[in-house]
Amino acid sequence: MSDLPPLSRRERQVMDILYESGGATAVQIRERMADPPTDSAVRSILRILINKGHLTRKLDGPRYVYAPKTPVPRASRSAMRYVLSTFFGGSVEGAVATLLKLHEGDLTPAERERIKAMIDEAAEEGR
Amino acid sequence: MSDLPPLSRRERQVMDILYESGGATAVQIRERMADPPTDSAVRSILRILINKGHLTRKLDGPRYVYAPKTPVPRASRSAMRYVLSTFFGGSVEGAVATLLKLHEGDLTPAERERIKAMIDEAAEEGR
DNA sequence: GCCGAAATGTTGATTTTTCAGCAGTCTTGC
DNA sequence: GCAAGACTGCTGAAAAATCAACATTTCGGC
Repeated sequence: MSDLPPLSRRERQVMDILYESGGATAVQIRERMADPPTDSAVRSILRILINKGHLTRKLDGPRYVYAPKTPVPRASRSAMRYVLSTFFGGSVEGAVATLLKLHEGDLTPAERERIKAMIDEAAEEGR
Repeated sequence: MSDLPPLSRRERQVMDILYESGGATAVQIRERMADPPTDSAVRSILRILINKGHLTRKLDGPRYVYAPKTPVPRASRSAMRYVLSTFFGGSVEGAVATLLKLHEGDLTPAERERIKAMIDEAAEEGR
């Protein structure tokens, strides 16, 4: 469905910031960029991203707030699907394993229980 | 530690193919590329990737086999960490949830059990 | 209304990426 | 050993991305 033109380096950097924050102004975006260019350079990138159809923006008082056009949940699924197929050969088990190892012990008992419950639920719905 | 220069669009495409396959020849890489350029163009990208330190290659009989320099497990963790922080605000629970929904019902009972076991193990090791 | 400050937009130059053409080298089969 | 085909490396040109200087517009206070 959504076959937008691919992203360049800076463009991806900006998109990532917006996915993480949900939305931001040009100045906020620049503040979060690693090795940030001029303010006007940031605006050039934003303009290109809008032309390509990756971004929308709306006026919030005196300034624009930029946000990803594809809603975050959909982008999240897409990103996860990419990692799953690229690095884990589609193995959900393998993906969950490294996910857990990333934050060993950071899970509260309650979280652990909820995750296990989700696994069972997924099995139910799938049949 | 490993702060290699960032990847351009085509470069990332090639790296993804190599992460997925573990290693491939120039021709194989080209076959897997979406909208593939000339054979010599692919080789240009490969040369650049080697210069940047992202790839290694070794002779396998009459031709080179290219492979990512950073081992796949490490790259996998890095990719997962990126998705986790960019799209899920660091919430392992959220990440696992969309992971499960991607393949609803595809998990065998055995897989489900193993994953739940991993969750408990992770909790043990973390303390 | 007027002024300064802040935000935005436009343009064109520099740099990087992308790519194909061509030449050289090695393999294989005969 | 030699010809055909496959593989590789190099070079330079075309396209895209990146960026900063400058112009324009908008907002808020006075």
